[in-house]
Amino acid sequence: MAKYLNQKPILVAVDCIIFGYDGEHLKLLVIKRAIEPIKDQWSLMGGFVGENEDLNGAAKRILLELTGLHDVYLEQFCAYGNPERDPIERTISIAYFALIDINKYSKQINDQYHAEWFKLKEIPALIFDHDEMVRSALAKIRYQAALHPILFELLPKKFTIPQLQTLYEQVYDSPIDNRNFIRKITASGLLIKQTEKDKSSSKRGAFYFKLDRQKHRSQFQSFLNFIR
Amino acid sequence: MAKYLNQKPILVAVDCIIFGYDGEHLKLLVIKRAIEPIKDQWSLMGGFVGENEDLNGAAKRILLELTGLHDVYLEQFCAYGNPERDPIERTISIAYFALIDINKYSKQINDQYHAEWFKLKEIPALIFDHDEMVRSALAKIRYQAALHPILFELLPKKFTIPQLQTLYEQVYDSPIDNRNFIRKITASGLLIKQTEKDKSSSKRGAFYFKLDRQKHRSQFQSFLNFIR
DNA sequence: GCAAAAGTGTTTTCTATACACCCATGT
DNA sequence: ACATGGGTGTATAGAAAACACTTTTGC
Repeated sequence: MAKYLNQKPILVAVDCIIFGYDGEHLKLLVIKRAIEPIKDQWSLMGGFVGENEDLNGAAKRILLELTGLHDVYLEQFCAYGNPERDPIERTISIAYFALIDINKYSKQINDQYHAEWFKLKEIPALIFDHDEMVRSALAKIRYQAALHPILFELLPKKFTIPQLQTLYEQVYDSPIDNRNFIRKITASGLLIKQTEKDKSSSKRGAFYFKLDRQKHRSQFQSFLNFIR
Repeated sequence: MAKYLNQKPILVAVDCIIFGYDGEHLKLLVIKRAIEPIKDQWSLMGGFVGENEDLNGAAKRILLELTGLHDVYLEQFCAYGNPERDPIERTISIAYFALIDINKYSKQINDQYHAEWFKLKEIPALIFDHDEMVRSALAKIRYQAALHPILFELLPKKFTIPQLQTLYEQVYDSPIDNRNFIRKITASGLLIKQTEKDKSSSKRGAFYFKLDRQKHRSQFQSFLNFIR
């Protein structure tokens, strides 16, 4: 087969910016590199794209290796290609953000990576351009979440309105009026009220809701304006 | 310097989806490949990322080669990495869309590429996954233009409201009420009315406007909702 | 005088926002 | 009985949408 001549191939990596929410705080999952080079520094979870792998496939694989999770919400948001970004060897990186239900994550599955969750305001310095990736992943999530119902991906199947509201407040780092919030959320028709309550965080208890998966899919592209 | 071992590098290309507007129709610029392999087929303008070049730099260079233009609005929107996407050799491609003032473009500058403008509904089949790139570039532009004032990039320095409205109608492929359109546009405060008129398209003539570059920059991130 | 495109206002509906109190329950 | 978090309604202001006629002027 013919080949392109005189072109220099480049290493291609995928990095995952993994967000989780524990019902109280929005958190980022990072790993401490256990191997040289640059051992013991905090880093995003990443890896090289394999020979017969597409980009999404590589991102899924990497996420599976770290978290043990399939079927995670993953979105490609930027390619980084500064020639100096990785001092070891020229590498371009395709960045994905992932939104996972933190309750499904179990550390044990892959503690070979020394993964750790950090609250957004307590993230340590990361290698390479990973700090910038985190900043722009967060900006992208704010942008997307203002228009599309993506934050449900961070919640368990059953969740309460106060949990959901706190999540939005975390993402936008600002308080939300809860009457207006409930009005918008219920107007969206995306939630199905359950009969059980979560009594873990108050005496009265808060009703559980489930996401209406069908409506969620069909309304995903319509702009929702949850936040302004 | 230490290197990553056992990793297979991949060719990295940039492809530009170049949109232009002639005051009447939104158009796409494509080239007829003059060289083997796959000679004489329609293609987007692309090229490989150089050894000391970042991704935006490569996109700018490629755009300059084809159009002779600097300072073009360019936005990276997706990386394509299917292992089969380029049958000649494994290549990943970082796709950018460009919005250019078609009046500034002059064919002569680089007719080595046999470039040609096509109306959106008359685009020929393109090689590789370029058809898909065009589709998603257009979707991205619709998305962006609904929220940010990017379509001015397609217009000359002085333009008329009817031209602007026709542009929006082309992008969204749907008619817009011109009283409501003018209200929104003037409310945005982005336009500065000129004293001259464009008499080329009507007897009465339409006033020229200029973009208020300062406001344009400062309001870029605020969501404008030009279209719903 | 007429054809062709530019420009102009009003009404109605909907959506966003601001705001404060009662409810249910475990201790 | 009281402390804690959950849940509820209304009034106002602003934005979007629907809608049709008059103006200018070159021919």
